[in-house]
Amino acid sequence: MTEAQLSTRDKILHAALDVFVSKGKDGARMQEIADLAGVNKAMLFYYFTNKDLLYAEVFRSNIMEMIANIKTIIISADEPDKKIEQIVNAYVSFFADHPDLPRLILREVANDPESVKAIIREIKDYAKEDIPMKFIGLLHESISEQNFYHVDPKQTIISIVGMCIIYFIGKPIIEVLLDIEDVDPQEFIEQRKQNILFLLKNGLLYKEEK
Amino acid sequence: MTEAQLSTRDKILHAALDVFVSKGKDGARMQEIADLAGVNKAMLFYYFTNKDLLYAEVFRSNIMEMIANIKTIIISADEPDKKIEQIVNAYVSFFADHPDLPRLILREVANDPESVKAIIREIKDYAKEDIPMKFIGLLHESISEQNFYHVDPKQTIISIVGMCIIYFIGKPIIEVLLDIEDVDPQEFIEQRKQNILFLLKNGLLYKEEK
DNA sequence: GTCTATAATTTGATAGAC
DNA sequence: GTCTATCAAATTATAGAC
Repeated sequence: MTEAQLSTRDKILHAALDVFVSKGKDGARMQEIADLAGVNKAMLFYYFTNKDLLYAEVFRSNIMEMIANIKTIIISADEPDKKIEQIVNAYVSFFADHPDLPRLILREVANDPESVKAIIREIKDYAKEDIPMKFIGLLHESISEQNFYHVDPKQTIISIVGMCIIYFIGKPIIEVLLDIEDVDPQEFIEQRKQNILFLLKNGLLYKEEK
Repeated sequence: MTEAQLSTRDKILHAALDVFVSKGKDGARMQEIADLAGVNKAMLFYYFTNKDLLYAEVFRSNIMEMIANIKTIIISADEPDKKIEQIVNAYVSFFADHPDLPRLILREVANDPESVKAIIREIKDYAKEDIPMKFIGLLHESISEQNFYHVDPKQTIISIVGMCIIYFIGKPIIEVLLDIEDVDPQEFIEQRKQNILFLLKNGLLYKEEK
């Protein structure tokens, strides 16, 4: 389905994500969203009542999609120590495909941390599996049953997410600071995965077993 | 010097940082900044001409302060492998003391990546030492002269920054997702440092030498 | 469902007195 | 340097025809 064949509602949602991400909720203009979507401005109010509700819908639908994706990754991963590799791979690839999402989310965290907390709580309640806890369980298992060091799985999750996400939210700064503006992003992202996995595997596993 | 004793100009600057961080440039209201600073709104225009210039001044002065701090840390650190520990320690502590800065910066990256690039370029030109390159040199030395694995120092820097910064920019999400709302932040931050250092030292250094 | 025209409001910015 | 009063512009939102 091409963009032109989408329903008016979906055209608006797509355009709104674009504009909200680059301009923020307050900086975004309803007219600009309408123009980008190729629909009349009044349509935005017809479908979403007002700007706040349009924003809420964009935020919610996108964060849900992200959670669903991550859930699939974590649930489908197979052997314990192979899982970390699959998760990092899928996680980085996902952000490479959707570089807008981390920015949208972090913007909203700064804008209104309480509303973000409420949404996350809702998602946790709604989801049958608690993804982070599942992942923590997985790390715990690995730690006690396998040749992993004893580290706090929660801290490790934060470290993993930080390493996977930082390039996508800080790209412009990183490119200038590290002089990599001419490097092929695709290749750089591939190396990112390797570096993260190297640090994790090497850092978490006992060396005698290698 | 208490807040009340500050010059009108500085009162405005402090209040503006607060409001810009939580509301963003577009969401911030000049009136709100004036109220928080305890000065008349007209004073903002008297000292800073308009909103854009006030924002630019807030952004620039704060990013400069941050760079200056990090520079001090990196330059003053001593032995190569002790340096990583000092850097991570100081970096995390700095963000713990100034949790607003990462958000201010990442917001501006999303809003106007080109202007951020320009500012970073300026700072690079202005600074006598190129901090990241100095750090890269340091890692390179360590890699060739010491018992470090051969990894790309640029990737490693990104990993370190990501691990150090993510907790502060994603705090509300992390707290809910990992069920740590009741944990003492101070203690958690201390554990964060330990986890980062464990992963780095364990991940980067050959194990035979331990 | 879609459009045009317009109302209502917010808010950045200035003029001018002190 | 500081304040009050006010303007001008921008922008969300609605009314009402088709």
